[in-house]
This record gives sequence, structure tokens and C-alpha cells, in this order.
Amino acid sequence: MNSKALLEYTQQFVAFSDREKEAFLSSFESKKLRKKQFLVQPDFINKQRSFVIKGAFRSYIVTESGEEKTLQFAIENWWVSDFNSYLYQQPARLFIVALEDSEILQIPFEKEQKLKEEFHKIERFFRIMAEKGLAFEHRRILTDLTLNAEERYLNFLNHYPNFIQRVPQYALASYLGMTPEFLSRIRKKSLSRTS
Amino acid sequence: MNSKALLEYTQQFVAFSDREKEAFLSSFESKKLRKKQFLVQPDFINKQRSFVIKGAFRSYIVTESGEEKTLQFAIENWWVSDFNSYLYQQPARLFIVALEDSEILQIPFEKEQKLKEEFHKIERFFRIMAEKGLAFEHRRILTDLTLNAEERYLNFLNHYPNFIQRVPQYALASYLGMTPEFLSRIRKKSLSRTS
DNA sequence: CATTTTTCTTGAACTAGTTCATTCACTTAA
DNA sequence: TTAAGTGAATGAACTAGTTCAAGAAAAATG
Repeated sequence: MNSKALLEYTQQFVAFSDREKEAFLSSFESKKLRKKQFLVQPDFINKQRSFVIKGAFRSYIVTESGEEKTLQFAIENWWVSDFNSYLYQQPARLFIVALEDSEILQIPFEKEQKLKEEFHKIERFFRIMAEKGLAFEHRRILTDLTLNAEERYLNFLNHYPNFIQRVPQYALASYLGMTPEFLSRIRKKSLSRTS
Repeated sequence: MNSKALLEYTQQFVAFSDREKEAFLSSFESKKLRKKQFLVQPDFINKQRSFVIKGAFRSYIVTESGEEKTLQFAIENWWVSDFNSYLYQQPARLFIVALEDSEILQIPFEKEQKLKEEFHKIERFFRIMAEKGLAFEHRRILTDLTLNAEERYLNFLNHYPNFIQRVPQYALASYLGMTPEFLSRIRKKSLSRTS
């Protein structure tokens, strides 16, 4: 199994012992998804946390009127889940779909709980993941409250240039809280300024 | 020191031993703030995490054009900080101000790090805090993407009725991502429907 | 490689929410 | 008490972003 990328990822944050490494990595299972396959669907419980080895995902909610609103994108070295569903083991509200043919490593909820009980360092690892996630979402909320549509797009471009090519524009628009038509106009405008 | 409320709060999530209890609670210091006093200000590092014993706080950012955008409210049994500043020990971008005469318990960043190293259960406690915070912010982002201004207000009313009386309307408006004038109109409309 | 499907672009009308200016109500403090 | 702020309400003009419709481009499929 291709757990090298995951191990290297963890080493940015904690130094696992050999036992911890073994316990941690052996709790994951590899899974492959083809483009357009669903990893999570509403009304089902999101029973796994997934780490992206290869490919790209989008998590989104469908409103009453049928619009899709994107909560998150994930590419290599990102985690993806319906976090409310996973944390509380309640039915999901989100869809998570593969944007490309993808490979992930998944850990089941129960195994994660046991690892965190048994190993302090694994508890720490997931604490750090959650804190980084929380800080990230605070920054997102602040930019959403602070910037207008064009500024939000330029800000995204700045921070995540590598996402742009891999994500459909209508999905990015809904992540940024605007319509695809308006994003198209914004891009036209900023292109004409650049060239 | 009034650490009873904090201890009871932790017991919802973890069962500390006597040693852990002692180490945890003795790491906090009590602080009182009068209404309108600042707990955090931009450009200073947010060196403490604060737990509200009594009173109410608001964290907000001031935009280039001078508007205040509210990120968070906190009353009794909530934590408050500029979390990006605290986590990364970088200069804050937020103001945090007391909305009432208040009392908090504060733990310094360095002490928190040591406690998390020494005690697995304290590591777990902060892991749980971060995960709950992350799930909360995901729900917030989803409602912001999904609902219009009136629905966001009614949703807030539903979920946090006790905040309404303690928070100025202009601050609530900026938390909900609308102008105070528009919130005023929304309230007028929904009042006339109720009575 | 032709065709079917999906995504992106463009225009024109529209509207949810903003802005600005003024009045009203309510604390706070001297 | 009276003055001096500060927060909330209201009206009217405005605009950032939406909606709808239709065509163009790109990508997937057999």
C-alpha cells in the first residue's frame, strides 16, 4: 500500500516511534475512485476519514432549490470528509465526489478512536490536524466577510494557484459564494487587465 | 479562583485524574475586564487562550474601509481568542472586546503546550475543543453559503436565542454578513408577522 | 472522429442587499 | 436634568451580484 506519502505528511507534525508508525499506517486502507464517483452521500454516515494520495475531490451541499454549494476541495496531501458527520457519527449532509480518478487512504472512525486512546502521539497528531483546520476556516470566514466577489477570486488564485486548473469553474464559483456567470465575467475582466 | 465552571466544562469531555485536574486548573489565571475593554488587539500576539466565566465578548476585524466584521461571539462557557494568532504565535488581526463587565480564565500558550506534552488527557481535551470548533465553523460556512439574509437571522435566532439580548444589533449584522440597516428591516418584518 | 454531454461565455433584465442621510430612542455621565 | 453620545429605525436612491436564455467551446464517449 502506498502509505509513504501519508507517513511523510505526519512527519511534518509529529515524530512517531516505530510502533506508532506501524499502528497508525496499518489502520488505513487504500481505495480508488474513478472520476465522478461518490465518496460520501447525504443520509449515510461518513464512517471514514480520507487522506488524498492522488487525485482531487469536492465536498458540497445541495440546497432546497437544487443548487450545489461547495464547502471544500481536496487534492494530494489534504484530508476530506463530511466532518460533522464523521465527528458525531450522524447522517451526512454533504456529497463528496471525485473530480479526477483518485486514490485515497481511509481510516475508520472506530480505529481512529482506539489509536488516539492508546497513543498520545497519535492523539497529538489529530489535535494538530483539527487546530490547523480550525485556523484555516477562520481565515476563510474572514475573507468571505471582508472581500467582494472579485477580491475573493484573486485571493483564491493567490493562495491556491494549483487548484485552479483542477477544479471546474462552476464549483469554484460556488466555493467562493458567487454564480458561475459572475465568476466568468470576473475572469474575463482580470484577463484583459493582465494581457 | 473561580475554576469550578471550567472544571465542570472539561468534565463534559474528559475525566481528569486529580493530578491532571490540579495541573490543568493551576495553569489558568483569572482576569476581569470592564465593558469596552480590549482582550486582544491587532499587531500584538494573542498569548493566551481565554475561557469565559462571566460576561460576553466579540471578536472582529476592521477592514481597509473601516468597517467592523464580526468573527465570533463568546459568553459563559465559550472559549475566545484570535485563533490564528494564538496557534501560530503571530500578530493578531482581530480585536476582541468585552461587551459587558466580564471575568475570564486564561492559559498562556507555553503552559498549554507543556500540559499537552505531559498529559495525554489534556492533549485529548484540546483535540476535542479543536474538533468541535472545526465542525461548528463548517456548519457556519454552510449556512452562509446556503441561506439568504433573513434566513441567516432566523437561523441564528433559533440556535442562539440567548445571544440576541446580549449583543448589539450592528455587531450581529456584521456576524451574519449584512448591514445593520438591513437587519433592522428584517427584524421589523418578522416582528409584524409574529404579532 | 463524429456526436453527445458538460462546461463556459455573453447579453439584458432584474433584485437582494447597500448606501446615505435623517430622525428617534436610550444610556451614561456631569 | 440636561447634555452628549451611541445604537436603532426609516425612506429613497443605488449597485453588486443574480437570473434567465441562448450560443460557443471543450471534453467525454462510443
